[in-house]
Amino acid sequence: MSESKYREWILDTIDSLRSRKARPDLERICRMVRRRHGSEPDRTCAELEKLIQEQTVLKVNYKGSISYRNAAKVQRRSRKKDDATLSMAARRSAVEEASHSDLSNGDSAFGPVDQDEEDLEADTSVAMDTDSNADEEGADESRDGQDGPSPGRTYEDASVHCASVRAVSAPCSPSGTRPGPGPGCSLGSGLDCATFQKAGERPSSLPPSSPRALAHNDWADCPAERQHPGMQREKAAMKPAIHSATSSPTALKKNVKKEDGGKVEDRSLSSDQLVPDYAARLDETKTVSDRRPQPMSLPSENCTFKKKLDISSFTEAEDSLLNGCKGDEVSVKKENMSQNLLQWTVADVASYFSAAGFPEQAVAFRAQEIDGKSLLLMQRSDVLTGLSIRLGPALKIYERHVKVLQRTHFLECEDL
DNA sequence: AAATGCGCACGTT
DNA sequence: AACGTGCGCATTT
Repeated sequence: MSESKYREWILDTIDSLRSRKARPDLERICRMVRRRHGSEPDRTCAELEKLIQEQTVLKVNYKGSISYRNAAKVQRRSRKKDDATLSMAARRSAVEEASHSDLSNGDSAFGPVDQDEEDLEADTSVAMDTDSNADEEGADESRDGQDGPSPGRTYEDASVHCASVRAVSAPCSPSGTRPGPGPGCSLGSGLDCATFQKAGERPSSLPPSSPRALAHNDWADCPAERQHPGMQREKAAMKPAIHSATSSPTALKKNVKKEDGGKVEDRSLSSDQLVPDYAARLDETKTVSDRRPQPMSLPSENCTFKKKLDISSFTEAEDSLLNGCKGDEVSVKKENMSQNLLQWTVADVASYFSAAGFPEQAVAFRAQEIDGKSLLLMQRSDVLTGLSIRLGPALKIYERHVKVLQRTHFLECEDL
């Protein structure tokens, strides 16, 4: 409960700041929430982190500083040709929110994920970073290495950079969870968050993490870690390095086959400058090891396969089906997926859809308390009319995600 | 002093 | 040209 309350407060605050033309940064958000509702900054910060993980709120680096965006109001640019239509439809459906009027935007500042998954085609390198400077502000420790204001940052390493940069993103954790410094979330700490982006400006791509991981990890513990759930398309982000480390070979494969062909660099996704914390986590070196730890909160076993799930299942299974491939190796991973699907929590489902590019609709899934099991039971009509979401996105969600996940799940069951 | 309002320059589509 | 963003400064509470 409090959770949703905070979601509303924070989202309203971000909207208010935006309408006032003030940067919605951590300090202002915390201050306004405290003033309006009496919540302490630390708590607000923690809740904000949580929302970031769920992608209800997007953390972006805009013009050198961190900003937060109401994901529901962000409209990703119409990415490609045909999407225009779709996007329109999708665009303003504000599910519950409110609504102001401005959502569309494009600033580079955010670009959340794209919605269409399928078209990743082209982009190989998407890097769009908007601002050039990424600076950093306070990032004390975080900034290490290279960054500097050097103008010449290249994108390529972004991935690397990011990693290095921060591990800290979790600025606010109340308890000071992880990183030593743990300033707590005081407003000041907000800086941490920012840190990383400077690295490359480019946002690193989205991580492939699993939805549940995110969800679970109570931000409380480790806050910032990754923020977003497994999203499909963005696999690119993870470069090989990671996978290897990670353990899920499968994931790699996919990437490899699809994009990696050559370089991989990291294309990061589309997002412009999302500032994913998780990025940090990808440290190169430890990447591997690090990444998984996070999910500590999960039930033990899940962790393991959870990961697989994320990447592989989402991506692969889904993609393959979508694309029509038969997916050989896919089958393997599928197993996990089906099982996992049953274990998805409401937060996992919401994270999945947010990551899939439907943040606004993800809210509706959450509102209806759709967890993995419920998702498996959903029928077309449920998705189109039961969630009160716009028809355009609903159709895409059903055809591309719900149906695919269900099919994959049941196919596996049969096999098993 | 803090919260707001908002013109205007910037960077994107 | 149209828009989102947010700085910097004016105004209100």
